[in-house]
Amino acid sequence: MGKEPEDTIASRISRVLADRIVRGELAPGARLRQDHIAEEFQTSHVPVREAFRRLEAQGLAISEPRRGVRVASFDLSEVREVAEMRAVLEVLALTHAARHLTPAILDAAEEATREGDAAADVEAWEDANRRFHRLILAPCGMNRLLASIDDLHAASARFLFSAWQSGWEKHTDHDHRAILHALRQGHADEAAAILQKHVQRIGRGPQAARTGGSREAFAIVG
Amino acid sequence: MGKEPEDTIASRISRVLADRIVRGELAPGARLRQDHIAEEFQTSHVPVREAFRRLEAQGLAISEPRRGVRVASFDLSEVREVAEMRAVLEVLALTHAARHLTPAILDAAEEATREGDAAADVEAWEDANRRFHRLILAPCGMNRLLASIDDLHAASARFLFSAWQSGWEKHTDHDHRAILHALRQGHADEAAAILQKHVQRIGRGPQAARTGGSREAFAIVG
DNA sequence: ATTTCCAAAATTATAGATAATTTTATCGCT
DNA sequence: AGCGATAAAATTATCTATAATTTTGGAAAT
Repeated sequence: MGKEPEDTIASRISRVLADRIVRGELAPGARLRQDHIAEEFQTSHVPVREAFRRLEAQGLAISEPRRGVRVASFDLSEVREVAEMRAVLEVLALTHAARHLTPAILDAAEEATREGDAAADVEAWEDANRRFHRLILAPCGMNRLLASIDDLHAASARFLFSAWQSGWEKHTDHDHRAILHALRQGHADEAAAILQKHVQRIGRGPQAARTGGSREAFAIVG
Repeated sequence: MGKEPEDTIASRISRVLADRIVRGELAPGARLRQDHIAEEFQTSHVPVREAFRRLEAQGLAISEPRRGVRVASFDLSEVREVAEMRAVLEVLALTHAARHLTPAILDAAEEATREGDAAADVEAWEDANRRFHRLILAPCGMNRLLASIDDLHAASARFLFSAWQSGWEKHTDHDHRAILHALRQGHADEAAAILQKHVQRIGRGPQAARTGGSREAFAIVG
């Protein structure tokens, strides 16, 4: 029991690096040096290079031939782009998932919403939020679609952590509750409409508010 | 002049393999043996492994740890899934591209449509069709979105080649012309609506028609 | 004849070594 | 001092070699 989905060294490295990039431990533009990373993970650089290809495909890193790999940078326009892609893809997924949703799933999603409302920091909120979305979308059973949405969620989380490095405050998520309410009543298209707007809600982080916009810090907050 | 976008061996291998998979030269489920491929490309297997990661991310191959890489298989439900993803993502792209479209671009797109109508085989038609879609969508300037659409187009082409291994017949593409007409009149949302239905048009290939459905052969024909 | 087990072959995954390229630092020149 | 050329260092990309795992083939036993 407890078997990993992928037990190759390359996949482990790519997961850890993706996590660091998303959390902001690795800043945009930072160089990813294969020998250093190989040393840290006690391996050779071959699996490190494979991990790089994965990060590249996820849009978390960019690779210039013979000049190395860097953490991808992003700006407000990419935040918008990801929000809009999430909007259409999550609506598509929910449309198909709706008829497979059970009361048990909706209860679990409501529990995730409660955990999100009670979250003390951004990390905890993000975790609960992602769980909510995954719970109500996974039953669509469309693997390619779900994989794309997952990558977009990683990008969203990255923007979020970048904007809210500190200063998180609790709040009640009315959208999630409205979505669940509509789904419980069997109004799938109403739920989808709320979800569509929900995901495109872009918030201004405390960073931008304090520094007066020297470096804009916006993020998807759904 | 004539500079390649990526001049690394791994990227070249991944392009060639992707092309073979899409064209059906490599059948679904076929094993991709790294040493054999390395020998063919006169390299070691290290860049081959990197190419595999790329193909995996594109959904063209699947890798089982310690058991090798195989060409991804697909069924009718995945054809539908790709069609629906293309529908929502291409509509999103067109919505943003519309205000950047110039008469020159629309003329080029019309030329691509004419080439598609005149195409003697599936390969030529697919090439022209993809060019049409790329031309009208690229001006949206959203790179992540365009990259996703490109991957989906590769999957579409794969389904198409699988269904129409032979027996292609010319036909006039009314959807493309209607889309261009609407765009020329400035009716972006009407164009988007046609595009949305256009991309979800799924055709029955001559294979399925002849063999009586022993192996279903359906494909997106837009 | 069929199944089970074991050994050989093939293949994957990783490590270590080498060549080629880019970056960084130093020195001389104006 | 500032600029440019050149040498040294660091880093990337690849190849060759080795360890570990899986598949294949065949022989023995039922």
